[in-house]
Amino acid sequence: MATIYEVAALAGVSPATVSRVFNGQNVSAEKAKRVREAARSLSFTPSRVARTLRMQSSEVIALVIPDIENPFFTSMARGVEDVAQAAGYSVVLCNSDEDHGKEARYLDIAISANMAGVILAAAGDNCDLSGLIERKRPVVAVDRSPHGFDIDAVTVENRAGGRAATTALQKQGFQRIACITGPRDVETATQRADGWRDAVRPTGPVEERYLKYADFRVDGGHKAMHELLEMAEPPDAVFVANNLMGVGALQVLSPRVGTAPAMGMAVFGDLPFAAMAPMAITVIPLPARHLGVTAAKLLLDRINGDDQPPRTIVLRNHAA
Amino acid sequence: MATIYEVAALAGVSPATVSRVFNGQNVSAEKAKRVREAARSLSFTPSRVARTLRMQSSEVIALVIPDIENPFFTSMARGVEDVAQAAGYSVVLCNSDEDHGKEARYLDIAISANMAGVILAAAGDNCDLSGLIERKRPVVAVDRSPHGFDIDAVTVENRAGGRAATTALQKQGFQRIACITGPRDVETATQRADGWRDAVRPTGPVEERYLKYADFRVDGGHKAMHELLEMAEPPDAVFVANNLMGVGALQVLSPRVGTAPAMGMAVFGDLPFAAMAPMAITVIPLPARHLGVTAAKLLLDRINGDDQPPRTIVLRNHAA
DNA sequence: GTTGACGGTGAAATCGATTTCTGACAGGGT
DNA sequence: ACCCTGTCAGAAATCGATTTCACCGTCAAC
Repeated sequence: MATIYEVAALAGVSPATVSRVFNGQNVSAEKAKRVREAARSLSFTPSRVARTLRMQSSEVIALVIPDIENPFFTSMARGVEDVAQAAGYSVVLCNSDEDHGKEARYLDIAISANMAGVILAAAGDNCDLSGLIERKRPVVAVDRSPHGFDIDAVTVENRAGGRAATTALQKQGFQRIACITGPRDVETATQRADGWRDAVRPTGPVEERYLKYADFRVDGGHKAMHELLEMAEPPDAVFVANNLMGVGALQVLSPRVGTAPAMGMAVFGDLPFAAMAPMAITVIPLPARHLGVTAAKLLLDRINGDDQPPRTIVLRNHAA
Repeated sequence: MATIYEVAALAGVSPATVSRVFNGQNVSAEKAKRVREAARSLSFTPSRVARTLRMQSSEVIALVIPDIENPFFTSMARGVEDVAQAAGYSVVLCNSDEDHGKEARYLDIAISANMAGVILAAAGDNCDLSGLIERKRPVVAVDRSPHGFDIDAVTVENRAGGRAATTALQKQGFQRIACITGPRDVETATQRADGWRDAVRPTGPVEERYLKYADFRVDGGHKAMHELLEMAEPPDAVFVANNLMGVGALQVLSPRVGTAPAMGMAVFGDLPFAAMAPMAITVIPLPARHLGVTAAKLLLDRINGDDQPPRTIVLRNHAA
């Protein structure tokens, strides 16, 4: 593993000069040429580790997401990547798997690897960003914004979207609308459920037994849907608060199409590779990619020294 | 950002002692306690960068995949992660986006960041691993194995799977079976097409016009399916060589169900969130997660000094 | 002809850990 | 009393870049 010293020795110059060649500083044409040749012949790759240690920062940003198997987050990741790459930054993806421990470990790595910044879709409301903040590493929250830290955030209109989805079901004539949402300690889950309550309240008492807290995953949606169907008086429609649980619910409902009374269904967030469901579904589209793009721009601004007070950007739930 | 020196000063010991405390070496109980307290009160996080520079390796492994939006690869990633985490390694995901340039950049980062190893699902057959190999960094190829480098690889039975899928269609009575496969420079694409040829040949001349090379993505499958349907004598069934193109083909075929003559369809790899297609589809299941698990184990072995000759492990296409 | 500015260069300090080397000291065996 | 072994701990070297500082020429200005 060739080092800058070996290159310097071969080219007959000092290490400082080699460094200058690679960082575009003034070096005489002739020495620059010798250095480049030496570097090539040794297949020299400058050590990012040494560079990062000296510079106290690297051109890598961490994107921490709770579920790498959810197309919503991967689509967001693509948005982040495109912006970051264009600005010369690399993105490393960290999958926290909805696990606070893993998440904390990745945040630790971001700190101790001197990463330039972090974009975080937190596993829960209570995550500890104090380490990053103390060290003045920029953090942008996306999709979900953690409690207790005043940082940049990019979110969507969760409550309004939940309301809109439920209202759409009402307009279709459904009377007993249930709601399957995510974990209680995740902001997007409670806000979307609040939207459901908003829409249901004017039509009568809010039936909390029609509200199921699940885990934002396929199996959770599956299980919750089953529970709803097994109730004494089952709902006639359901608002599902994210895409994967929507898939889970569909797995339950699809086989019943034609045999059981039709159920209404609305989903918050685009169904993955959809267009194949055997029933009409109301979808509140989610600008996943755009969330990523916006968060990445925000983060890059901070990295470049922008220090205005933290902003929260709320995107509309329009299709991109 | 507290350093080991500040901790040492506060605890009244030398930096060496602080290091020893955190690395489980012999230190008197009393000094160890002082060090821990000092570390806590300064919220000290040891710099991975400095550590990595000195140790010449880190506990991070890179997983480079060509398409983060393909559930096959994310499922594989989960397998890798689970094994790596259990062994104390962190995984960073790098999305090469089927782009050789980005891929090369990520491999460079793996080298210059002193990562412990790389698991690579290459964007194409011709990727340059010489940098990693020269520096003796372990690399494991997964799903696809690059040409010209003798390294560990974990693959599936592509040709046999392609043959099985096509044969299944024949057994269902289809006569003119087309094939939609991936790029010419991707091994899995050509091997699966070879399997198709194997099955078709005994029944008559291999109609190469029924073979479409696409890009392993939804849109590519969509476009290829369209082209097939517009032929003078369209096929009556299609074998699609990966999951996403299968989705694309389905997008074309689904609306025709009931109106046009039934088409047969077989797909190599599990359809994402499937079970919702309006037609029978033969699926050759792909042990995505298991691929990841196996690759990770192989890589960990290498990292731990195993230096037997490179192995290629071929997994069966059984459901996990 | 002196002064100043400026481009080019190398020596050496620096980033923050780990690790070798070395010495101090305690305890056990003869 | 002496030697040997072993534990504990600090000083200093090390990893490989970047960057400051100092110095040397050269050239233009006055």
